[in-house]
Amino acid sequence: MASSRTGTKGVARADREAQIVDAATEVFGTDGYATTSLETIAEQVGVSKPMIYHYFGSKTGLFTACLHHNGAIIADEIERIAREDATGLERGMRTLAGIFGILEEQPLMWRLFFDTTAPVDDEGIEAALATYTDRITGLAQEGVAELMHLAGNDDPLDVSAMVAVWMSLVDSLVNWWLEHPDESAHAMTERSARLILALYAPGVAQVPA
Amino acid sequence: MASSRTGTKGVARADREAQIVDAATEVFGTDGYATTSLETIAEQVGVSKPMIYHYFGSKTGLFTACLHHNGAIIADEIERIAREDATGLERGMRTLAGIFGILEEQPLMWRLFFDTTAPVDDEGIEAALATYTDRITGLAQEGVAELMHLAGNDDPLDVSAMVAVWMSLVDSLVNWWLEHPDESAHAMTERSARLILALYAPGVAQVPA
DNA sequence: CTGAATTGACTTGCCAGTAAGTTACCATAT
DNA sequence: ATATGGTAACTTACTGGCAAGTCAATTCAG
Repeated sequence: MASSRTGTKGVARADREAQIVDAATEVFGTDGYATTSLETIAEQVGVSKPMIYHYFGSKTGLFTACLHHNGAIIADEIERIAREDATGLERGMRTLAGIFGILEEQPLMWRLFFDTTAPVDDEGIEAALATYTDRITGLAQEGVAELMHLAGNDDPLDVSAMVAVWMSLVDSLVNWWLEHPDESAHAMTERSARLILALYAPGVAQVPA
Repeated sequence: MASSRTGTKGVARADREAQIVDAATEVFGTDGYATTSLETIAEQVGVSKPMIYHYFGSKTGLFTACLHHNGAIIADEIERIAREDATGLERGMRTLAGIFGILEEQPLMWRLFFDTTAPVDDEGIEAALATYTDRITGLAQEGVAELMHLAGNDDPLDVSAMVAVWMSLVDSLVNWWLEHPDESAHAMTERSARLILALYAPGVAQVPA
């Protein structure tokens, strides 16, 4: 038996798929969709490229699977928090804490949803992004609109810009976290609170009229 | 004379280079480094691909040229503002106004410096990014550290995270602008001021201790 | 008539995707 | 218990296309 290379290794499809999605999340999240080669992902799992094609059909198919797997996790958590009765910055802080908690295990998953190199003309990717980012952005929209209303500003364009700022604020904190992997989710939450608080210190705010 | 395709068109090197850098800034800024093909840029200038190689040597060489051209413009402006004597949020607002003014003509240039698909292992790109983003981030660092100091927070990690948030805030507003091209730089500045102001409205800030 | 501007037509290499085959697990029949 | 056949897991070795980078030739300006 000359140590044959081919043939099953006895790993069930569901298990392999999970392994592949996990590895793909990491590699896509690190290198971005465009510059990632499936060979890299296959190698990391310890499997050959055709295995991926067999299970996911295409590169876009694999990426879509990653979006669904991780998007559901994130969106569910944010929705759960939105159902609590917090408003204004308090709601924002709780959402941040929830996101950090989710991402503690695999922060890279966040990047999938902001990967500008992913082909949006693909059906599956388009649908998945529509589902999850719309769900997430929708909740952000709700929270921000409420906050702006408290401030007496109901201008839809202002709200829209503020949503963009909010989303990118979360993004920047997650990316900062990725560069400081020793931080716990809890530490990140407290740090974020300190940053917000700094804006309210005397001498900081002298905004022109 | 069977309408020959080759031969000079009488455009001086300096002029062509400027045209190419302008077009490249637009295409790189829109599609990102990785997914951009030089053929696209050449086509847009109305010139052939070897022309680009002749003048810039390589794809990374062209990208580097774009970084230098646009980076100098942005960094100079931000440095100019930093020399004015404003502090706290006031300084931040002036910087924003300056950036919007610079970007009014070509907002896409901003994206070059945050293109995660650009090959950082390239000498020229690495050097250019080091020069300009360090210059820009350095000034941000200075302003943010000062703001945080006013708030009694001198924790270097907090400052570092706040710099990331600030940079990303600018980024998000520029990207929002790109999706709303009708807005003038002045309108963007005023909008940004309104967004900040909203945070100071009663009822908004109830941050947990 | 020299040199700079310019291009068509190549080569090269990488990577998505495919074809065709190999091995092991597992159910059922004897 | 043990043979046996079907199917699911798995791989090597290819094809095809696109985009980076090159070469040799061509034409116009001064």
